[in-house]
Amino acid sequence: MTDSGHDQRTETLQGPTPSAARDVIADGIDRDAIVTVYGRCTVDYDGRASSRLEAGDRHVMLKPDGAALVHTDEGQQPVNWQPPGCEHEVFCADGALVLESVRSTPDERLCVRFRDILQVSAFSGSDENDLALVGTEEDLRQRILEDPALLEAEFTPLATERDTPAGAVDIYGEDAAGRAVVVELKRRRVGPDAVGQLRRYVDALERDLHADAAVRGILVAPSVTDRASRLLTEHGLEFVSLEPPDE
Amino acid sequence: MTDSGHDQRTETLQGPTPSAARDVIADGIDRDAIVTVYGRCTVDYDGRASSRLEAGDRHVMLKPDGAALVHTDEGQQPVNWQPPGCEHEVFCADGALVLESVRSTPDERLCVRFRDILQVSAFSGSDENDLALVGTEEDLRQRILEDPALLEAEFTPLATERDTPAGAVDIYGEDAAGRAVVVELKRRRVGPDAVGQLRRYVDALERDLHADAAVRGILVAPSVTDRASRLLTEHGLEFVSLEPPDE
DNA sequence: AATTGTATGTCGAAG
DNA sequence: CTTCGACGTACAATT
Repeated sequence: MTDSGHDQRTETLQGPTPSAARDVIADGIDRDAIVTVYGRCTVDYDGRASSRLEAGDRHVMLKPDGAALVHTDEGQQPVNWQPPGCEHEVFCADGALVLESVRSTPDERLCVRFRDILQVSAFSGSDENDLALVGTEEDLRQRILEDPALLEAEFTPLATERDTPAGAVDIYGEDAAGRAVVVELKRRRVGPDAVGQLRRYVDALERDLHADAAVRGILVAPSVTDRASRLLTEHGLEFVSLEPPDE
Repeated sequence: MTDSGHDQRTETLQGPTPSAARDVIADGIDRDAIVTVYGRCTVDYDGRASSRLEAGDRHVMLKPDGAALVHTDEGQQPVNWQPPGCEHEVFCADGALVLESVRSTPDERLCVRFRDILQVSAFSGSDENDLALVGTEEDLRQRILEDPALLEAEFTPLATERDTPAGAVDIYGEDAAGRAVVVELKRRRVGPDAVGQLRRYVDALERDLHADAAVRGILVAPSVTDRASRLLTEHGLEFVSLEPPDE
């Protein structure tokens, strides 16, 4: 029933007894392996909300950082989960295998009870490399700082992350006429929330500078929704269409 | 090397050749199984953004609905993924196993190339049961409709989901003095975005009713952040602390 | 630990 | 199909 990978980096049981499964899982957790269990189970969650999932075949993954994931055959999201930082426990109760992942602040508990275990695996690997991602809001900011004319002719950036009572402004600068400009960046199409954010920055800055001249607010994004567009007009704010660089 | 589960619901290979892995994976995709591959791989993504992940040991899951997930040993979120609706492909190139998941609108491609395959599995199961979740915003609304006094004495609900130009209001009603009241519900602690939403509803309704009397806006949530609290005061809005029912 | 803002957010419902 | 708001959002940065 036991089958070890060619270099001991995997340990797998097919159709094991609950106690055999428990031993491999406990050892896997101990060795900081990724543990997976596939089989027929019920799932209970209690914490910020509560849920119950009746019996069905699911794939459960326990990570060494304390995360737990319960996946069905549908959806990108797990049907139940637990964030990193949990304590995983495994035991047998009434002859059934039980997995529990618990955390505090807030108190949350995830409990998976198997009535049928089809397969158990423990994967011990290593992964030193981080994800390199491009096309983010930071990339968009770089693009504008390198070529401020993209925003408008004679725009001059003066600061990034400039602090205001309403939070930090993405880009702060002045236009050809020397008026203060607040720029809010979004890497994708935006809704009303971004307009509200920009509005608060502009208000805060006008109070901060206690100047008579109005502060201009410019929202930079690939596009805006209709409702957001109307809000922009209502609040006297502007919009410039720009996308993050391709690479 | 091959090991079938006791009732053919699982098929697993340990340390297979790329072509043997390809055959099991292709068959699993064909049979609408959940397919998992664990091994040393590089991952490339290109679509809304772009990313590259250099070689490391990861767990890849392909779901029959078209979702793809690449998990490292850390985090609740996959390091790379593809949403449901993709087409999975598997093939060998230069003697290496390659998985590709592609979709359109938007065009996105995820490509995983294995230089070492430690284990391949295909899980054919069934899951008829849906998740039963309690403690949601809907539960909070029910609670208030059943006992409006929780909000304030002599509050009378008149409608739920009442339409305004700014969107649908959670609960619309009137107070002891007959003034219109807009109630915005949040199941957990809220920030400035919720205040902006409520403010837009109140504005829209005041215009809609073209009445002289101001419309009251009440935010109902377990608690608010500092900044949101200040915004509420600024905008003449109110706050009532209420939590969703426990069960 | 609490707060804030971003996300390849994901998801579901409605137009 | 797009648009919109909710989510046990997760996550990182910052206080």
